[in-house]
Amino acid sequence: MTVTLSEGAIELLIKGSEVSNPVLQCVNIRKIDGGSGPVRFRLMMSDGLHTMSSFMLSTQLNYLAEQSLVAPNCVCTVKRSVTNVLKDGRPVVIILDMEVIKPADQVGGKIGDPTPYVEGQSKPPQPAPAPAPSSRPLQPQNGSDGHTNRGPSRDFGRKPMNAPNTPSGTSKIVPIASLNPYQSKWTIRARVTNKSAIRTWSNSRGDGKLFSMEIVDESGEIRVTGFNQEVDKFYSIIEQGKVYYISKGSLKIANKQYTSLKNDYEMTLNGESTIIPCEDSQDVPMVQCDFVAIADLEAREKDAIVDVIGVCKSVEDVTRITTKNSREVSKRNIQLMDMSGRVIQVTMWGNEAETFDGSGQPILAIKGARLSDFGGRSLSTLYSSTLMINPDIPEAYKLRGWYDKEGHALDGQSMTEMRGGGGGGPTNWKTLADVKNEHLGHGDKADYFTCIGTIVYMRKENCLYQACPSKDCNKKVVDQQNGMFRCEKCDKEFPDFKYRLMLSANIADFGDNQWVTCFQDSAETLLGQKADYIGQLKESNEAAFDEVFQHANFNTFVFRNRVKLETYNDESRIKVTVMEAKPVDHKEYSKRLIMNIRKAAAQ
DNA sequence: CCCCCCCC
Repeated sequence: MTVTLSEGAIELLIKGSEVSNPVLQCVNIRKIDGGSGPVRFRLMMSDGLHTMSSFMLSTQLNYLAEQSLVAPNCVCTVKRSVTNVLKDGRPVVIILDMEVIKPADQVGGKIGDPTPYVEGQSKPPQPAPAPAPSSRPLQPQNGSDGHTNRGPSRDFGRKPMNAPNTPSGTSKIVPIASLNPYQSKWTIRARVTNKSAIRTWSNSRGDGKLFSMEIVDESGEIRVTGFNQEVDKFYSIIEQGKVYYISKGSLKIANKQYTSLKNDYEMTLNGESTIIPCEDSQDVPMVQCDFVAIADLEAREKDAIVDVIGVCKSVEDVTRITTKNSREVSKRNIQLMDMSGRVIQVTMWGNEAETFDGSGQPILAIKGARLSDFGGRSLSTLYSSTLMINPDIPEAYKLRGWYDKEGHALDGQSMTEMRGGGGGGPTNWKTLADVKNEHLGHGDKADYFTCIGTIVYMRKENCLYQACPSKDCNKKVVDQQNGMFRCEKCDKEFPDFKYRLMLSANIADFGDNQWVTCFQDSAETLLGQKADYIGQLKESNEAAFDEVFQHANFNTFVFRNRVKLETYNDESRIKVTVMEAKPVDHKEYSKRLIMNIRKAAAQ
């Protein structure tokens, strides 16, 4: 494949004209010591006609240079750039987004015979040497913001270019998507889709107050934060849902850990910032969501911030819980299902939990929910989440139609696996090695875990004891050697007793093994016989008694266990007690293995 | 300059 450079693009870029995705060749690349700041890379680029060395990589693209993805001779598409003029009058083109379309090692050398660009000495494009089908015409685009090129032009030309009421009346209305740390004179016109409460902080670096908001226009969205004076100045004039002209602010790289917003940057309001309400605002869009199908949440990383939409299939009652910091908060779980037929539990908090009305199975869209691995996969809303009930968007209507027609008949397969019928929390699946590595049971409280285990040994010795025959008393009795048995707990003597099981078993999984203690019910499950029958065999038929143990060995069960560190005579050791043993549900087990494989593959 | 976001 031959590539054709966008002849003439360099002159247009230098002049700040809009150029749509020009194809340029990297001629040279040089590292510049950033002093106290980050390292910067300066590039000499060629459009086949001219070379020019005033290109800079924006710092978030430094990896392209550091990993030698951009290297001399490679051919790139410059997808987004901004042209600034330095104090001394020299122009600099900052590359905000670029794609290497032909790596350096696949390009023979310099393409064409470009000469250094000198202002005012433009030369006409060379006649094409041969038919060049991939040649792309270059057209400066009018009626746009004039600062950036960002692919297909948007509708920004439709509106007056200047904000009518801004103090800096000369400032152009630019799209949010064009904001970057390298330009400071701009005005955006954006709708506030989410406004936080005022919050205070205090840490080693100081203290203060802040609020944040999410704003959107046709081009994109961005998070805006105001601190201290800016809180006083702007908080009261901002109304969620309204549109504002916002001028000047500091842009910095966004930390994706805390936001689902599609923007590499965040804005901080500063002393130069102005915010003015905009009355004529119907054309500015509402919230933008990028919904993830519920089925796809399985493969997403824990703690990811995601947008979801689904039918609120069922609602639990609101409950009050106490947090680790002894704060009381309301909580409500709901089950959300989408057209993937999958269901996930969503937990909402505080006022949202208290006021949520799930009657009539509404469509619920959440922007910025946090994915948890609780119960496999579940979602939790954050202070920053935006909840929308029956939103006026196509996805919601589609879901409504689907649910009313067919979805309502589906049970839906849940991504959030719950233990037991009446709630009680999820299954805490562990391998036996996990139990040791994670030091389960070493805390103040006992830990509970569930594992798959195969019996590799059971102690026959002392597996039975003679217990008090009273109902609900299982205390060991003392043989009075006169035909009577005494229970200390009941303070009574009985002519008989009942056999009960207390069985020590060694169970193993693929990676480790563990001694566990089983009492009556779980021991009966393991041995496949009732305690009194085993007691009879012990008394009358030792061979049959042994046979029960032989037969039960190497069977596999699902064990739900309690684990706690116990100390006897200054010696601590982990004690695992089986709360429940049940046969392996192979269908359910396989499903979980598949889910684990998917999770592992996604990492 | 925040980034707390809860519980089973």
